[in-house]
Parts: sequence; C-alpha cells; structure tokens
Amino acid sequence: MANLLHNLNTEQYAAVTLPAQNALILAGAGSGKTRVLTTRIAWLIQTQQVSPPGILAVTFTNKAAKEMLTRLSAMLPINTRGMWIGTFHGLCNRLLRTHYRDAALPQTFQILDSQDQLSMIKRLLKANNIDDEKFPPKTVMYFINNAKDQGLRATDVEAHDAHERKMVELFQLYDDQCQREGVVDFAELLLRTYELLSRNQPLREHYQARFRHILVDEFQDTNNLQYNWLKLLAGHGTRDGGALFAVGDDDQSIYAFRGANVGNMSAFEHEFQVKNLIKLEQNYRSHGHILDSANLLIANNSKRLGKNLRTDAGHGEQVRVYEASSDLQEAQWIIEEAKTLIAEGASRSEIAILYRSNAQSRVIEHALFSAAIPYHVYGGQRYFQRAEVKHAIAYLQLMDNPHNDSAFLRVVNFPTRGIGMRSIEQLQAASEQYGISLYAAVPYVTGKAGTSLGGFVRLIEGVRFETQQLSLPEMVRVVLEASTLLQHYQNEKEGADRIENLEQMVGAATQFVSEEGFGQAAPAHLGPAAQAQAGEAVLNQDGIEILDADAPLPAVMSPLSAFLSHASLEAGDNQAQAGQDALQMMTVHSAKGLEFDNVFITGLEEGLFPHESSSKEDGGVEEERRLMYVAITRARKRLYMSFSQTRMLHGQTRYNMKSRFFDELPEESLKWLSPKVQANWFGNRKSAWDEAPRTVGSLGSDNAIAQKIAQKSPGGGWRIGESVAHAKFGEGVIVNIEGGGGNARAQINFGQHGMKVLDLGIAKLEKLGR
DNA sequence: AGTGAACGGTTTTTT
DNA sequence: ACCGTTCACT
Repeated sequence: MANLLHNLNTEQYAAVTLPAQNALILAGAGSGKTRVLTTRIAWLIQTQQVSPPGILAVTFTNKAAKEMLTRLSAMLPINTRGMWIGTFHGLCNRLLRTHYRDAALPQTFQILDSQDQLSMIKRLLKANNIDDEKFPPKTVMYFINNAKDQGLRATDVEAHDAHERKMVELFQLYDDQCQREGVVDFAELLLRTYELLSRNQPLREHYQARFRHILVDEFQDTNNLQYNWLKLLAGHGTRDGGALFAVGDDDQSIYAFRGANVGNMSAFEHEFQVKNLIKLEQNYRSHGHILDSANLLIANNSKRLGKNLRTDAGHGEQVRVYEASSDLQEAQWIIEEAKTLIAEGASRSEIAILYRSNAQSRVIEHALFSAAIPYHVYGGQRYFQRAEVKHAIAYLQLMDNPHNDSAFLRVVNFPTRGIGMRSIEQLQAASEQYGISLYAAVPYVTGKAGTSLGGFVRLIEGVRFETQQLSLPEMVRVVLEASTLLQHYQNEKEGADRIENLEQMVGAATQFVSEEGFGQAAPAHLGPAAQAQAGEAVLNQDGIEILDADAPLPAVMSPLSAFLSHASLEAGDNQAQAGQDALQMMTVHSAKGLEFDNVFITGLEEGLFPHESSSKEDGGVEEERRLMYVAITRARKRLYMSFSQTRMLHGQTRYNMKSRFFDELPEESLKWLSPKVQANWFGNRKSAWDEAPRTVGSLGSDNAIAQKIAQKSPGGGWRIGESVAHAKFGEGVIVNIEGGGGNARAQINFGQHGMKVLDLGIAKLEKLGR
C-alpha cells in the first residue's frame, strides 16, 4: 500500500484516500487525474474496503477505459477482467444483453452507428412521403438524439407547432421501426438501460447494492441522461447508496454542442451534498509561461468553479506568436519552425499542430508534404467505418439478426446480383403492408424479383448454416468468400486496399475472441467475492431467476453478437501510420487528453478561433475560450501561436482580425516573432509576399509598393485588406470596397464588433500602419 | 448498372 | 475549394 500512495502530492493523496462518500475532484490539466482515479480504485481494493465487483468505473472513450485497466493491472495483482470498467455505452450494452427480456429487446439486438441511424431516418422519411427540405434527415436525427440525451421519449416531448408535432411523430415512427428491426442507436443504449433500471425494482436494487463505489472520469462531459443514469445507479435518495467519485475539469468542458452539461458538476455538488471537494492544481506538465497564459486566459470566463494551476517547473520559454500575411505563409512558417525544432533534436511525434477546424489542415498538409516532413492527421476514417468493412459487417449482422433493414439494404445488391430499385420497392411495399422486416417480407414478393430476393435469403441462410460450428474468425472468412466481396474487389482497379482491409477482419476477429475469452470454458478470472455475488439469485419482476450481468460475455451473448457490438462501439483506430515518427496534426478537440513537448496553435483569428458561430450561442465564446485553454495546456515546453491576415475559406479569401484571445494572455509571457507594426500590404495571394516570410528589413520597400497600389485602387486611398481604426468599433480590416470616388463604401471586419459597411467619405477612419 | 454533372453543405466528435 | 450525395443519362 505504501507503494501505491507514495509519490502522491498532498491533494492527490487526500483524493485517493477519501472515505466512502460522494466526492468531486476538480482536476486541472496535467494534474494527474487518471493517476488519482486508478490509484483510488487500487487503494479501495487493497485496503479491502470493497471487492472488485463492487467497483463501477465509467469513462467516455474506449481509450480512457483501456488506459485505466492497463494502469490498474500494473498496480494490483488481480485479473481486472472481473471489474466493471468501461464506457457508458459499453456498460449499457452489457446490461441490456444480460437483461434483454426485461428490456424488451431481442437477444441479438444490434447497435446502429451514426451512419446507419442517418440512413434509417432517410428511409423513414421516404416511406412516409415527408418533404426532406422541410425535414432534413440530419435535423430529424439531431432532434431525436437531443431528446434521448435529455431522457425523453416521443411521448414526453412537448410540441408547440405543426412542425414540431411532425418531428415528434417522426421520432415515434423511428423508435417503432428500431423496435421492429431489433436495433438500438447510441443514445438508446443509455436511455433503455435507464428505463430498465427505473422500472425494474429488483434489478435496480440489485445493482445499487452491488456498486459501492462509482467512479466517473471527465465528469464535465456528462449529458443529462448520463447524470441521471449515475444518480440511479448510485442509489441517490436511497438509504444505502453507493459513493459517487466524480473527477472532472469545468475549464475543459468543450462538448456542450453534443449535449454535455457542465452544470452537472455543481448539480452534483448540491444534490449529492458533496462534502469532499478537492482541487488538483499542481501541474506536472507545462512550463511557467505556458501555464500563466492558460490561467490568465481562462480567468476571463465567468461561470467557473475556480481553479488555478501552478507548477514547480521554471518559467521556461515565452510563447512565440507569429502574424502571417496569408494561410500559405503561416504554413511555411510552421514548417520552418518545425524543421528547427527537429534539427535541435526534437522528435517529430513531440510536435503537434493544432487547429480549430479540419478545413485548416489542408494548407499545412500540403506544405509538410512539399517539405517531405512525415506527418499524421488524426480524425480520419476508422476501421469499422470503411465502406468495404461495413459491407462485410452487414452480412454478419443479417446472419445474427435478419430483421436489420439497414444491413439488408446495404448488401442485398452488393456485390450486384440483379436486385434493382423495382425489386426493392416491391419488397418495401410488402414489408409495410405486413409490418415486418424486409427479410421477412421476401416470401411475399412474386415473380422475377421474388426469385432473386429468394436467392439472397438462401445465401444468408446457407452461410449461417454452414458456419454454425465454426469459430468466429473462420466464420468471417467464410462470409468474405460466400458474399463474393473479395471477388468483387479483386476485379476492381483500386481494390487492393479494400481487400487488405477485409482480410484484416479475420485478424480482428481472432484478436477479439482471444481478448474477450470466447472459446474458453468457465470464467476462472472472477475473484471469490465476484463468484459469491454472481451466485446470488437475482429475480426479475416475474420472480424468475436471472443472470447477474457479471456473468462473462460468452454466457450473455454469442461470439458473433459480441463482435458486432464491438464493431459498433469501438469503431477501431483511425489508421495510425504505425511506427512512423511523424508530426501530429489534429483539431483542438481531438487533442484533449494528449500532451506534447512542442505545440503550434494555428489560425488564431476572430471568426475562426473563436469560431463565428460561437458568438450566436449562449456561452459560446466561453466554450471557445475553454477550447483555447485546452489547446494551451497541451504543451510541455514550447508553445507557438499563429494567425494570418488572409485566409482561403470555402473558396473565398477572408480578412480576419487577430483573435481576441491574444488580449487575454499575459504580455510578459508572449514573444512576438513578427513585428507588431507592419507595412500595409495588398491582399493578393499571388503577391511576392507570400512566397517568402517577411523580414523587418523588407518593410520599407513593401510599404512603397503598397502605396503605389493604393493610388490606383478605387475608393481613394483605401484598399481591401488594409487595417484601419474606427473611434467606436476599434480595429478592423477592409474586406470589400463598393463604388468609387466620393460615394465609396467599405465593408469592414471589426472582429468581435462585427462586420460594418461604412461610407468612406463620412466615416472617420484612421490608417493603421500594419 | 455504372458514369458524370449538378447540387448542397461546410465547427468541434464519441459512442 | 472540396467533399459526399443525388440525379439524369447511357
């Protein structure tokens, strides 16, 4: 035990060894959050305050869950497989598989990913003759998901007008269709579990009694349904509820747009009467100037629980700030700096280039490619999302649950087997008429269409029969052949990659089977306490004995069902270029939780970062500021920030002001690499300026060129791209000039004060020498 | 059934 | 500018 706790600082120690009560740990960036969480679990078990099955640890991502498991097994001499550590969705899947009857689901229910969900909604709209101009599929999907994230069913949603009433109606139709097909979407996993436990008292009480300690990671990212789910499992309001140990950082809440509610932190504090609020403010990651920047910036936010990071590391180097003339030139500068870093011995994987939106990566990628610097862009397509892999998965889905219409439609004519639109329409008519799945409706289709559809059904049935006795990897292999997918891609010109991906699926299945313990007999991995608990009789509402969800996966679902869940819940890696020491490029969002020696934060312009759409939303700018806070705190040693006077966006040149966030950083921590005062310049991307970074020495001659252009341009001395100052609106950039002579009017981007059109003859504008 | 033109959307993302 | 999706045509 001494081993476990040594090297913890005072606050970490206090958090780890708290008594069995509700607690809120405010864990700043780089303060050892994961360490506290895992050490707490290990400590609870080692001091025998709880047995492994009494622990429930919840994360948002599979990566975080895996990390926790890895660290725990390093700390504890027990097999961690018996412990309940996973994502919200993974744990719900497990509960629903075990209690599928009580949850009114087929045993082989399947999980729709977002793609499947959207295509299902499109089908639904078409089948009901809904105008998809008035009801865009994506909007309908958001409506449904938002409602479910709030814990609401169609019958709970209040509609205020005809449009909303239709939305609610579609919501209901969608849920009915899902139920018929035996499929659930991501939000449904949570909601269905929540409803199951709310309604089923014996089950609820069983799990409430079992989970003595519930630990939640990234608590600031929970949505309302997840919060209520936790409340329910922790037995909030009951006499003997479990202890909820929530770890989070309100300053790193950057997912409000997908339903996360930071308010859950203070709600938790009040509703659970949290007496133990511990702040982890000691930062082990970043140097002083970086941390000072983060602290001063985030102090501009009003709704905070209050936290200030400190470090023992020295000030380190100042943050380097660079103003580029164009996005191309910004990229050039990044590459020069990166080369220097590498020359000084930095490893490429310790250099991260962050941006607000994916569209910004293109220019930088291009520059990196030209400079022959290896790089890796995060956020690409994931393995199980690739079209060819989804096709193969669809065959497997149909074998396990033929009523999954999404899977049916995906592959009924892929590879082509002469089943066209007309056949499908006949089939859909039959399926609607009898209220059954497409698969079940096949016998009702007559004629040629019926014959070819029958052939497809026989193919599926045949493969299912053939593979009954086979292991999962063997089954996958047979499916790849029998579906003629491999053959199809062999005939395709660019099919080699796809074939490779399909072949990889056999490997993925092999790995899955061995990791999840399929194929072995009894679960010897459960500790004695777990076995005692698992042996306890749990009764459902009909008084029938049921399994505890602690039963090993093979007892709960077939290898195939489990593998299909896995494919939906863990979309797989986004093809990392393995082993390659490469620069890391990603959005600020995907950088959360990561750290690098050297970080570039790029595109720091009004409208981009903070993003323009954020100013329209309530608290939007504060969320952008938190995003900036996350970006800054990724850096250990060296931090670069850059912005550009012009940028190509959606095919148009934009003139942006530098981000307001620069005004919120400590001046003494910043080092401006480009001079603050610069020459006027003409906003032509093809100008010689863009080719080479400016130097102070060149300012004079550039200014002369600019003056020359100015005289020729309309509007009498004012030019597009020119920086100006206005008494009321402050600094701005001229974006456009209309008319000429005395009537010229200029459209000026005043950054956070908005876009204004001013009459150049009337408005008192001052030229800014930059 | 497969190809190319036209169209629309374009902040962030996990499960 | 650039992507995916849809539609019309061969």
